Amino acid sequence: MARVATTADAFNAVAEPRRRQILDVLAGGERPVNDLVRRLGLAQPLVSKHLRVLREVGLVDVRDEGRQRIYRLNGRSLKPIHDWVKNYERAWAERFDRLDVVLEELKGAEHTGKEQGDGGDDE
Amino acid sequence: MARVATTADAFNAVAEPRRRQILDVLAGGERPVNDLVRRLGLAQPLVSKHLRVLREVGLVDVRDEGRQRIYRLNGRSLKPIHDWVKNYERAWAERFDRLDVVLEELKGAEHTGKEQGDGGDDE
DNA sequence: TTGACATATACCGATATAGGCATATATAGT
DNA sequence: ACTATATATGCCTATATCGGTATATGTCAA
Repeated sequence: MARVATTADAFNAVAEPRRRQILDVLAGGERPVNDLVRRLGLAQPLVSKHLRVLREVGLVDVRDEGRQRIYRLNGRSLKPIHDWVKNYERAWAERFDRLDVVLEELKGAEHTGKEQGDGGDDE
Repeated sequence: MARVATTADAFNAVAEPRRRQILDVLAGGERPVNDLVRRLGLAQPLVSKHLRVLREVGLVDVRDEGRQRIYRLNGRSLKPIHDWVKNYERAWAERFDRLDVVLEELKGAEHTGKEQGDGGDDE
C-alpha cells in the first residue's frame, strides 16, 4: 500500500504545498486556470491536475465561462481541518504562557462555540 | 519525484489518519508506545514508525523512562496549520456568508503557509 | 474549415510511502 | 549469565504520488 490518496480528504489535499498556494491565490478571488499558471509559475498541466484534486475534495468549485474555466475557492471544506486543529490550540498556548494565554484565549473565544472538553489524564 | 515527504512539515505528517489518531490519544496525556499500540489496535512497528514521523516534525517529544519510551504531544507544531486555515475560517462562517466580504478579508490576511514566491503580476 | 487559444487528460519515470514481518537494541528482573 | 519486556529499525512489496511531455477535448474567430 502506498500513502493515503490525496483525494481522500482535505487533509491530504492540503498537504501539498502547491495546492496550498493555489488556494491562497484563489482566496484573492476566482480565477481562470491560466491566471493561476502565470501567478504560480507552474506548468499548466500540473496546475490542472492539482485543481482536479482540490475539486474532488470540494475545496474549489468550477464555472465554465466560454473557453475558460473559472475556479473559485470553497473554504468550507477546510472546516474539518480547522475543527481538528482547534482542539490543540490550547496545547501550544499552554506550553508557553500557561494561564495567561489560556485566559486571553477564553476572552477572545466568546462566540467560537467550543464543544469539545479537555482530555485530562488517564491511568 | 514522488509526493512531498511526510517529514517535510506538520501538514504532511498530519495528513495520515493514523497519525492524527495518535495525536488524539496523546492529547489525553503522555503515554508509552505500548499504550498507544493497545489503544489504537495497530501493529507495534507501525506505531513506532508513525511516532518517528511525528517526532521528526516536532509534533511529539519523547522521554526515556526505564525501558519505556514516553511520548508526549507537542501541539506547538500544529500552529502553522492553525494559522493557515484560520485565514479561511470566514469562508464557512454563516455570518460572513457574502462572498465579497470573504474575499476582501482573505485578501488582506497574512498567510503563514507561504513557502514559494510567485513571479506573476497581474490583476 | 482552418487556426489559435484554453484546459484536461494519457502516458511515463522516479520516488517513497504505508504496512507486514523479522530482527536489532536496550533495559529490567531472575 | 539468561530471559522477558519494550521499542526501534531493516528489508520487502504494492501502490500512487508528482512532475514532465505530448496529445486530446473544447471554444472562439476569421
